[in-house]
Amino acid sequence: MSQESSLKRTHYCGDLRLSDAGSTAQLNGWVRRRRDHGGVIFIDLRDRTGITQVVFDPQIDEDAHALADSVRSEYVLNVSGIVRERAPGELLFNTEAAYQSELTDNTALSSEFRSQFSELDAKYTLSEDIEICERENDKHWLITDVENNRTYDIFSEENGLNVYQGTVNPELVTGEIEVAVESLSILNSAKTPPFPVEDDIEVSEDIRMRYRFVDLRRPVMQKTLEMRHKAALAARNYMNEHGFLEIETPILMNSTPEGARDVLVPSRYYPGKFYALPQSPQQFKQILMMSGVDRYFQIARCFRDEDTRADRQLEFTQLDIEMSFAGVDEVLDVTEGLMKRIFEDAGGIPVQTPFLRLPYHDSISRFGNDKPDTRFGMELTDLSDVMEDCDFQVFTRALSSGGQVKGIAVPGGEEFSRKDIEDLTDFVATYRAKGLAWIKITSEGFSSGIVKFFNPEQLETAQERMGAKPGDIMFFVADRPKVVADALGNLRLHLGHKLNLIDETKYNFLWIVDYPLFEWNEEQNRFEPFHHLFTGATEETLPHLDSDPGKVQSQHYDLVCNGYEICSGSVRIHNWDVQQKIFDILKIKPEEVENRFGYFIDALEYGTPPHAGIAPGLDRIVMLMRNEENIREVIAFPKSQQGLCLLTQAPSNVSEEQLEELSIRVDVDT
RNA sequence: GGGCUCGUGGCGCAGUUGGUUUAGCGCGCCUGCCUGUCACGCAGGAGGUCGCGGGUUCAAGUCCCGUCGGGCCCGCCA
Repeated sequence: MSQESSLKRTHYCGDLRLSDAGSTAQLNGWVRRRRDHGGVIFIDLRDRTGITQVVFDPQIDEDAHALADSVRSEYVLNVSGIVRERAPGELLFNTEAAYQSELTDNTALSSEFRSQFSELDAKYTLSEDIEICERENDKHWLITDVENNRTYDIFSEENGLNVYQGTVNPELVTGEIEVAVESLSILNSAKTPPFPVEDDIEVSEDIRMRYRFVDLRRPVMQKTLEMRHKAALAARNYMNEHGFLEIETPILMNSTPEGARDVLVPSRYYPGKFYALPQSPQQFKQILMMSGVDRYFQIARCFRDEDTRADRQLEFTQLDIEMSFAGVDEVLDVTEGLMKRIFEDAGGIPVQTPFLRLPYHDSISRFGNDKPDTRFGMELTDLSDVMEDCDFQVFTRALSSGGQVKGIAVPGGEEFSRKDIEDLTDFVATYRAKGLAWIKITSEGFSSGIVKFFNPEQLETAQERMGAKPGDIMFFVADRPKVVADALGNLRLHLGHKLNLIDETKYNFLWIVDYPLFEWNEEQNRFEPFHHLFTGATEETLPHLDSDPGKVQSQHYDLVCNGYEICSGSVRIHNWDVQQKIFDILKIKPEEVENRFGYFIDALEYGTPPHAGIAPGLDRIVMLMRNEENIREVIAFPKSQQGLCLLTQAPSNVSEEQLEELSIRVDVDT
């Protein structure tokens, strides 16, 4: 066989159906498993699209059968042969034709009929989950026992009904057919893979990453890659339809000291100077608005040299968007449509728009953070006023020093043991809570070591406000507002997961709006931008800029889904006066402004249209659609938590010559 | 920068208060047999510097210190 004909392919491994029976097919794929019965060899051939069983029978082709003997897992094959219906296996039993009506009418099988299966052998006992499919009118039926994953062929013949063992594999979409191989060509052999190429494997992540090329062959991973592609494609199409131009911005740009640590790239022409990789194309996309582009988008790789988390990578992808002559409503509107398109087209997940808008302060007070998971209740309740006069010093002391007392009611928490509560106390301690007060509500009333510090009215008001019922436990944290929010917000999430209060099929989108423009930095005794320097303020609160900057609300918005921030954006400042004031409030000196943002300020004065933008995070969106809890699962070649690529070993040492060219001296032993 | 946790044949794990000669088990792998399997079956077999370095001890997979690597988190991430 020539090389050319052995690469030919008529179908993918997920393509063939019963309707193809009788035709010839030629497939390429990897060997998922080989089952050698001595006389006949079955191979499950796998590619991106699925699996087809191919059969090697010496009676069909002796050479192909002999060659198949040497085939092992993950060998790369080309096979050609006849597609055929999977024939019935051995005759199991014969029975009266009377049962035919149950088959023809597609009714439930009678217990008499069923008992004949189990009498034959316990392994043939039929489950309740049965599908009957009529293959030929009044002649041939295929029964599928879905639960036990078995099939039976039943033929109506002169002697009654003959029941044969079925050879259809109900787990495969191609399970009704197989390819009887007439010609095999082994395109490549393979070492035994370090782990099986199939879903639901138990392998540590570092092994998967080292052999990512094997890992990515697994059907779940292929599905993720495909969904990610579809998400990007849906986004491109949607943006195009709405008049956005896709424009690339530089990867090598200036370092900006704000925000995250930059990833730096040394310059060869300018020894001692560095480019930085973009944390986001923020300044360039605004410059594009000043350039009259009107509507821009980009699928942009962003880099932030900060420690990673389960939902954070060193490099990640944003659908970067900016539009001129637009305010909050326009951006939110476009983004809602985009989310709907991506989730529906790529993920098959229906999305209801418009999304709810929740003010930042409400989110903090109800959920303890600005990315609430609203798929379950257990919201935080403020009890500061109730506890003001109680005798529990932990509470009163926190309150008198400007703190809060808040609580959550945990359904069924009466069951919690001393150890459970101790573990939860340790849990909130990671958020600097000094303790976790609790009161159980039993059928006899309030139960806890601290009940004595409260009068009945205080306890009852607390219970009523938190909506706690008998059988619940109430948890309280008293501390600075930030600690209370962190501790209870995370406790809420932790218990929500632990107690299975979350409906995993739900997708709860909501906007967080009305953020403050500035945040007061205690240590440095000055304001800091809550988001970035170019975020605009709302018109109503703009007058506070001079008198009380802390009161100014920004036109920033975040889109949150199921506890993840998936988009972040704002209306930008488009005039120099306001921008100047922001710099003043932040105490950035004019020389510094000139040095760092000179070109930007300059551009601002040359006719900048009002503009606004947003940046949806592609990785997290795909993560949500795939129901994954780890961002590495949706990135083809992710880095480990320590920033290593376990496949390529990056980062690595470079030669002395390279360093010399860049005028770089390395100060560590390598 | 810090906390927790894991590291034992290719993979997943067990290995007790340090002490039984040859460090077990399952899967995978190899050889043979097997014509309807799809987690095929049956019989036999190979495969281990217990992450690495140092220490304590008569004796270390097991205890201590350091180090490397994986994971989760705090800080950080405008």
